[in-house]
Amino acid sequence: MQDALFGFISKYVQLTEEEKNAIISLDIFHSVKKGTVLLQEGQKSKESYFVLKGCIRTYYVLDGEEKTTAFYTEMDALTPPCVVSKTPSEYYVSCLEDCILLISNSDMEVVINQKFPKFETMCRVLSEELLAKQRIDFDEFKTSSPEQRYLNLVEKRPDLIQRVPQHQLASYLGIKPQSLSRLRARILEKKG
Amino acid sequence: MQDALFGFISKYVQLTEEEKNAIISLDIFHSVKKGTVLLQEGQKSKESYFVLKGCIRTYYVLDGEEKTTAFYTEMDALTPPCVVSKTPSEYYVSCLEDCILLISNSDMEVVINQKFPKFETMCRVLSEELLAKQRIDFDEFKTSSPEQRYLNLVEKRPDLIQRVPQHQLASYLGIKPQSLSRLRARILEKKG
DNA sequence: ACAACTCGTTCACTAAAGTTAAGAAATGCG
DNA sequence: CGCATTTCTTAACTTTAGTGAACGAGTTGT
Repeated sequence: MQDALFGFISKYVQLTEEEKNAIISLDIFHSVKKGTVLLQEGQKSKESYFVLKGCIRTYYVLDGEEKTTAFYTEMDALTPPCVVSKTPSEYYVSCLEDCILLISNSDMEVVINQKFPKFETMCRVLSEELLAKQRIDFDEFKTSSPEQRYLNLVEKRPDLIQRVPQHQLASYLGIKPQSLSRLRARILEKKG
Repeated sequence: MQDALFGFISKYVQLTEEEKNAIISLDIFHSVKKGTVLLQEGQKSKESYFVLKGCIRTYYVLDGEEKTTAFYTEMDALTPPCVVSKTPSEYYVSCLEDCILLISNSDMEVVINQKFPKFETMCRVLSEELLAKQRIDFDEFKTSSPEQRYLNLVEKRPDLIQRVPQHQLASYLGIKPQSLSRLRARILEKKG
């Protein structure tokens, strides 16, 4: 499991054995059961998550309804906005499946960044990449219809269609569950 | 004008006079006329922009139609995804108004980051903040209707309503210009 | 001054999403 | 296993966005 992490890191910086051991000694690998709520609305947190296995989702509860806005799967990193802004969280984070997560603390990161400037460089590059990627996702979302978004999702993250409940996918696509059902039926009709 | 920049930077790191002079000597301040295209689709670029005055917009041309996806105004920073991914740009960047911009080059940033680790820290923190802010914007977009998005925009960026043409605002809101017209009429009707 | 364009609005019509409700299928739990 | 809950689908109806066309106001260029 650590190999997956160091394989990921090696795309950004080369770590020495000493540095790898420093990371391992932080004891940041965690197994988390499906359904576990990692972060609640209103809660303050300093934790960031890196998914080694499984899937976590973020969702808001608005007018008593869950609105799922993102899914994080293998090799995805999530630092909730509340960690950055140091304010109570606006949303929930929970495990959709049994997960193996790397959970880090922002205080800890400050120490690591001072000790290993390499690490800070990696975080900067990673943030910049995520920002660019998310920008493109947002732009695609804005410039396409719900149907196109769904087809785009089938194309780009087919695994989500399988592992995520429809009603969560629906809000991820910015529509109601009934509309997703209908839209899927419409697509099937067109094909056959 | 430089004061605005250093005022912004001081929120993240404290610069010495020497460091400030180093930045000024880079000669990165530019006046740009309204309508200037800073980046074209298909073009490779290493430039990032920081808006000191004016407004720039990013847009795609899809099926011959302009789709505006973002506006950057005073104290906003834009690093186009193509700069990060080192691939040809998917979109255009142009000046909506006469602008004073800080234009930096990613090669230059590498040098600066090595010389002044402080600067890299600032870039990391800034990226993390922008990522979190954009995440919230995206979530709000997903969880609201076009009408709510418009009202939200009036609330949060009232200046845009004034300085940006309607048809550009429309695609920014993910709808057609006609729908924005109608939606505005609907809102006025409800009020009075 | 005039033609050509752009921009915003309006209208009639079509298509698609929201809403409400009902029921079938799958899942979880005692 | 069987009951309850959740999840997914379908349907009828309402609301809203997309489409194509037309119009007037404002701009640009000659």
